[in-house]
Amino acid sequence: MVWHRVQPGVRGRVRHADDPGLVLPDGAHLGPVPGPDLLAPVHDHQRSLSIAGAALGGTRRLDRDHQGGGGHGRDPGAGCNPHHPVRAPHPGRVVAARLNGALIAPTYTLQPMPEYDAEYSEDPLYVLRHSTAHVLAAAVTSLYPGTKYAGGPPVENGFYYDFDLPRPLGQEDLPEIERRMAEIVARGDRFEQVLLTHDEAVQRFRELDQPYKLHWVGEKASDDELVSCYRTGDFFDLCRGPHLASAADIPAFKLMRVAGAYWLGNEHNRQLTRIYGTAWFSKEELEDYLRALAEAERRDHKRLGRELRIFALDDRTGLGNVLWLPNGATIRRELERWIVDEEVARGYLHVVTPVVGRLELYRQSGHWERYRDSMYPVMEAENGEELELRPMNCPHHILVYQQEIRSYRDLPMRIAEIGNNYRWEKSGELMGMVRVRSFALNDAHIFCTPEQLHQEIVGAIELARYFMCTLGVTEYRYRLSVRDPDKSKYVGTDEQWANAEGALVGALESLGLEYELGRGEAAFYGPKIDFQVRDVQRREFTNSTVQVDFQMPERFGLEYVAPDGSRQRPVMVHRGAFGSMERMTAYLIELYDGAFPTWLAPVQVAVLPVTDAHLPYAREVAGRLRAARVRVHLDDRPDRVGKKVAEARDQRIPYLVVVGAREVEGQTVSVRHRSGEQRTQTVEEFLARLLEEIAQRRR
RNA sequence: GCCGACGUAGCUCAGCUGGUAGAGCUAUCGCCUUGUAAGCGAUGGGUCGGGGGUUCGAGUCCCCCCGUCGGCUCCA
Repeated sequence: MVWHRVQPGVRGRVRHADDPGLVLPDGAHLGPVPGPDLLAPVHDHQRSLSIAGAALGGTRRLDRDHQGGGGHGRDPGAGCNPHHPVRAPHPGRVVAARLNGALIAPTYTLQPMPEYDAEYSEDPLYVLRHSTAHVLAAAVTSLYPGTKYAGGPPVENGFYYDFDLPRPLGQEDLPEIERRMAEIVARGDRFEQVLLTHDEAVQRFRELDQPYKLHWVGEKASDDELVSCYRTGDFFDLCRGPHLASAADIPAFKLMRVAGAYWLGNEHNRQLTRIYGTAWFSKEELEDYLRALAEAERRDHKRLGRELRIFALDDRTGLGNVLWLPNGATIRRELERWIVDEEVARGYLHVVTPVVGRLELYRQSGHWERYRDSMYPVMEAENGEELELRPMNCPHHILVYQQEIRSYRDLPMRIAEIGNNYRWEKSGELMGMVRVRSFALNDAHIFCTPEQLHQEIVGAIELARYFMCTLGVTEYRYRLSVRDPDKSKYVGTDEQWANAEGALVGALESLGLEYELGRGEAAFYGPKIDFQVRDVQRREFTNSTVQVDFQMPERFGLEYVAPDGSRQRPVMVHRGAFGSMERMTAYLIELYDGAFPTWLAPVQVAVLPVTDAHLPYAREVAGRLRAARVRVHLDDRPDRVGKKVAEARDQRIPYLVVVGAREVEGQTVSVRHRSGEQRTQTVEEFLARLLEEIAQRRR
């Protein structure tokens, strides 16, 4: 669950997926923290500041966008050219992974990751937020005696702190907590580091009756290491730091919301009350951030999806089942045509298989054993046959493979389908079109020889990159998702896993791609490369994926006939170059702010007659465009042109064609692009340019 | 599933401490005949998410469900 950002030349950092950011001290890092205490505060709007309790060698400056940034680079990998879809792999550039601060050669062995990276904690914004989290805890513990505090790290846009409270806490309690925090800030309580021996620390937290802190002291520290703690007024916390010198150095903060969070991220543990907040180096930045949140809300795919009539959710379909409205279905149809054409051009064989299978099929694949809780309830027929809505396509594609004896000459065999899958996601996990219970996966399974594996992985990555590039998706990163140390969650031998991981790393490296490590993010049957994107609210999720699998071929006894006539076992690559249609569409809605490129726009041209008198000519123009397969809307309402323009703008229609007396006279059209650009031209000129733009899938 | 917030017309929302629902947009119909960011009028539209309860009286208070949103967990 620990990701390591791998980007040579860039400050590395470790994130803990379920507790991102600065977490409680890891044993390996505990001990005396060197450096001067309590430097004088020197912060300003340039965002440099001094930090107490850490050796930073003076002040540091930070440049980052208001979204917190970090992590996502722009346009990973060069050479994006959507107009030359089938490309040769570009020359490789070997990039080493960074583990535990050391560079790892391509033939690395995976080691346990630290939870924590010192560099990470020195980021001034994170220090500010970490310190604000302490102020929050100080306020909560003073307001609600008996509170047990668990942990409170900075996170991307702020911080949180988890509490076990004597009484339930709600949103309405936040203002009072904020007031108490403001008092602490006004008083200027100092952050003082206190170093204790292990026994002293245990003693101290026993006295304070803080079982969660005792857990960390006991878990993480050994006898001969000093334990770092911080005192802020009356509040005393186990913490490695570093911190601001004083609470007075917190210029702007705000508590955002209350949520539940399980102790240690385990749903079988007690659920604690988590309070989220944000903190900034100025009131202006805080306000900018809140404005950005409001803007993100306007771009949210759930909101735009309704406003632009792209999709709808209706309880009556069962939760998490999307209704694709005509506009959305148009976008999806264009995407699918493009995907299928491109895949066929790259040697994929598209198939159509059923959305149900016998339960036995999923027993054999291993999915039933592992995922039955998130599979739809079994349908049992009168004759005892048990059918299941398929949660993924692999078993069906394996059956396609098995319809004939396959020769090495048939390999690689790339079986693809845009097929519906059904998963019984927990109700609280559903989210617009991003997390649903039925979805169409742009899925494929490549059956190949071990020797072909490398090239097939490379090809799958390049296809995904081509799709992203054409769509203008530039902000994503590659995550190599591998096993975590608890191997019981996975099937297969160590050797198989090593081979599979090696193949993925080799492909990434030959493409010169930078990646991060996703420990514990592997599928149960093998490791994978995930393409991580972020939605408009900066939440990260997986769109594309490439997975290596030695297990399914064994479970299903797959074979091919080798040149020497022997029977050999193929390797499988599972890949979703595009992710699901639902998730990708949701992502694109937000990426484009609803203004889809012309080739995808549900309505490409709106024809707006100035008065009823010009309706016949408007019909003629619309008809000529339609004849060329352009998606046209003729607005024949008796309204002002201004109003029609305003509505067309709201609908993000790329081109508005206004026709009035002048156009009828000159047999022209007045074309207004949604960017505001306007020109008068003949229908032929307009149509030619339009068709070219569509054909090239220009954005 | 768990924690928190929310749920009033198709959409966006108003409705103070309980006294049997309102606006704008949309839709329909009519007038206007319009030149690139919103012309005018009329009409229609809600068992206030559902079910219980308290009360003379519940959109408003209490309980239980359902759903949405934000987190947590999960994500083949």
